[in-house]
Amino acid sequence: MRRAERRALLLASALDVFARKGYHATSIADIIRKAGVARGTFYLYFEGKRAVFDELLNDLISALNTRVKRIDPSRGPAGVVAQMESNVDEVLGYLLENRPMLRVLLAEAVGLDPGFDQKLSEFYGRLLDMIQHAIELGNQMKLVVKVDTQVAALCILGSIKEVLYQQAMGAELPARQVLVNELLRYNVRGLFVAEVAERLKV
Amino acid sequence: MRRAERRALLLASALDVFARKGYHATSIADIIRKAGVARGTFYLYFEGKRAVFDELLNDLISALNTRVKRIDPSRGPAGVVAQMESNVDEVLGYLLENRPMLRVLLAEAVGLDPGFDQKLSEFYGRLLDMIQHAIELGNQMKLVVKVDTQVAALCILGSIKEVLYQQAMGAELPARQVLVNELLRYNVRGLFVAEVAERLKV
Amino acid sequence: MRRAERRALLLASALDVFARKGYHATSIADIIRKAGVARGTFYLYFEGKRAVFDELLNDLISALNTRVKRIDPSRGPAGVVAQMESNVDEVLGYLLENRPMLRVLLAEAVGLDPGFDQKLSEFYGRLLDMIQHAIELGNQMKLVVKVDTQVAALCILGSIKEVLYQQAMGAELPARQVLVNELLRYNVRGLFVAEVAERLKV
Amino acid sequence: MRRAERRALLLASALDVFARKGYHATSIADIIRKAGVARGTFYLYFEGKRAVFDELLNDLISALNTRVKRIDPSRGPAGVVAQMESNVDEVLGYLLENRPMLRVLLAEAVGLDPGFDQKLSEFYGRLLDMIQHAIELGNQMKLVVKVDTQVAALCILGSIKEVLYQQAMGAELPARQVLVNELLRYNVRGLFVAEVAERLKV
DNA sequence: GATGAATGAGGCTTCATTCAT
DNA sequence: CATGAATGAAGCCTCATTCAT
Repeated sequence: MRRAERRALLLASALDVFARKGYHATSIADIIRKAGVARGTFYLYFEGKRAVFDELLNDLISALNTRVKRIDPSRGPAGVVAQMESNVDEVLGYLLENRPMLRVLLAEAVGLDPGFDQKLSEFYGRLLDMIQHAIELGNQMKLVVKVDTQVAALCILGSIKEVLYQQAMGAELPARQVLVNELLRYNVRGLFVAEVAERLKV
Repeated sequence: MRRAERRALLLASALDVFARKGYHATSIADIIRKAGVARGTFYLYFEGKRAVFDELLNDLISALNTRVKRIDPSRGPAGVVAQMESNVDEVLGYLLENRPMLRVLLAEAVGLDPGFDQKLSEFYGRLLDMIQHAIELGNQMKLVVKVDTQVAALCILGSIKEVLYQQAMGAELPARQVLVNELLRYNVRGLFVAEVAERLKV
Repeated sequence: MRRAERRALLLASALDVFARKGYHATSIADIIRKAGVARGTFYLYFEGKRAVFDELLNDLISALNTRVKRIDPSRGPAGVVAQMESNVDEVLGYLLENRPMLRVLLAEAVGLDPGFDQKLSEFYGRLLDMIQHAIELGNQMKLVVKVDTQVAALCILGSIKEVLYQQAMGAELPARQVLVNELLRYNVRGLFVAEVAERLKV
Repeated sequence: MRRAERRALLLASALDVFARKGYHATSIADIIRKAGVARGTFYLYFEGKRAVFDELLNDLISALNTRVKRIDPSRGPAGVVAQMESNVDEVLGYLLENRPMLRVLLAEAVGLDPGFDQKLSEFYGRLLDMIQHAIELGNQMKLVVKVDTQVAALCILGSIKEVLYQQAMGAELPARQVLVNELLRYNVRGLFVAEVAERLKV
């Protein structure tokens, strides 16, 4: 077995155990048992438990970063919505097919330690910047109403994260296509009938 | 010092340390040092580390449960919105003034272990039921458009949680009143100008 | 058992094992087995293996430092010789009755690591300074012939250390009184008959 | 590269690392890195870490054994002193030009384990026998005063070892020629002016 | 009740040695 | 012969929990 394969095997085993037992409850013993290698072998490839987890998280964040594209406004209103949909669809698609990754991102990596919190903060910070930027664009294009863009970006991110979090926690949710549609609809139009909302001056 | 005071002192000390260092990085030594009591004393009041955390989380969840009221539709559309606002305001108000609690709820308790995950799931499940119920009511009152109520409830919950999560992580956000207004506006009207959204058929 | 007694028990156990098995071959398990305490107890009193050894060596060096007195020349030639004898006698007396200490000093602590080498160097450096000083005094009093005082001090120290080293290694040597006498005689008069040495111009 | 060269390369690399880091702090990784060979290769030439060190020590002891000659009394008093000088000079010469060996002999090999202690004991035992034999000869020739020959031999050996030990530890000492002269002078005449020593009856 | 010394299970990491290629 | 990935025994240390005073 080549070096890269061994590494991948260990990463996969670690991901699996982390997702099932959580970071702290996972011991090196669990990982190597699952991978079927000796204790020392693990340390041939990783500095320790933290380092494997770190690598998993980095890989996950990279995968997501490549799946989220900046909104290009030049294609008009319909294009913007299509791009929003594409981003949401890509992220949900990737994470719903990598449940262990999903769980690591939304449950295990949260509040682990200052280092990981920092890493997550940077990742979410980048996403929030992109969302905020898109909202501002929409605003210039007269697509989007006047809002506090920072809070609005949080709302969008939060709605997506919560859908995924519930999935990670095992809730039974509609199919991915429905989730994407609803998320989009929700973020674009809100909940209330337009005229009612108008009348209520909310 | 009376029994109840000791207990409260230990709980407060534990909350403080848990919020700063996280559950696993917190040792009994940290808690008793902060409280100024002996090691054995801690075990006179609590079964162990898990039990203190459990109690803190229970208290927090109770506090939040009493602050969230079921929507009463009898007071008409404006009343519904006012009740929504009140709920959001209460929750934000409580948590923003109890930062350690906020951190425990949104960072430390997440992914801790199956037991706590279960507890969180139940709590969020109750909230989601209430939100979903409110959406259905709104739908019957012709206030709310036709949506997948389960996903919509997730979106609402997620938008609120994310705002709080960023606060817990130290982000600089607008004042509470702005947050409440924006959250409400967002959930009620969505982002897009009504006519645009209409035209785009989203 | 009081704190100080526990500590002393652990130190004594450690000394015994170090002397029998050597520093590296000694495990914490050996020390606590001998002391009859649990693993964690050891760490209540010492930071680790190195720390116990360090303390043993410090204690030993202190004990020896208090037993070696600077030579006071005011009491004349006979007094100087008496003081030399007293110093040698004290050191031999202490170490021959503390065989484990003897072994630690002359075998186990040698070449252990830079930190311990440094500590030994300082100790021997202090001794050598005192010896060198004494030789210079003797020279001024016309008791001692003209020599390289640094090398002469090394010779004196070396002769004493070697006698002790062989004891530590289990050699069968004469009684302490004989050792002291011979060491003194040797360092004062050398080996050769005076006239012969004179004639040979060595 | 031929087999013998590889072996020599490994021995030289090991000697270097042992002298710098000490036996226990030296890992096989250090040795093979220095030698530029693979891990398995090391074990083609030596049974293990202990075996290399053992061979180094054996070589060193052999080298010293060939450099120390038994005293031949037939050449008279001056001849005896000349032979003593020659022995000391050879040993100092060899070791001062092989600092790593010096360090291995006087620091690293001391107190390593019973096996090595035994080997050192035998080596020093042989030297002591030779020295003792020489003293007895000197005594018969009326060159040497009446002494406990065993202790006297220890003094001689100790004085030489201490000079070398301080060198190994990095002390700044006079040039080799001075060291040899002083050692000889010291062992032959002692420290005190002859008449003074006589008067003091030491 | 309160104390804090003692416990020992649990998990981490290193590194000398082996062995399939 | 040479290689270097794999092994696993050995030892270290922490910390939640207990219990005698």
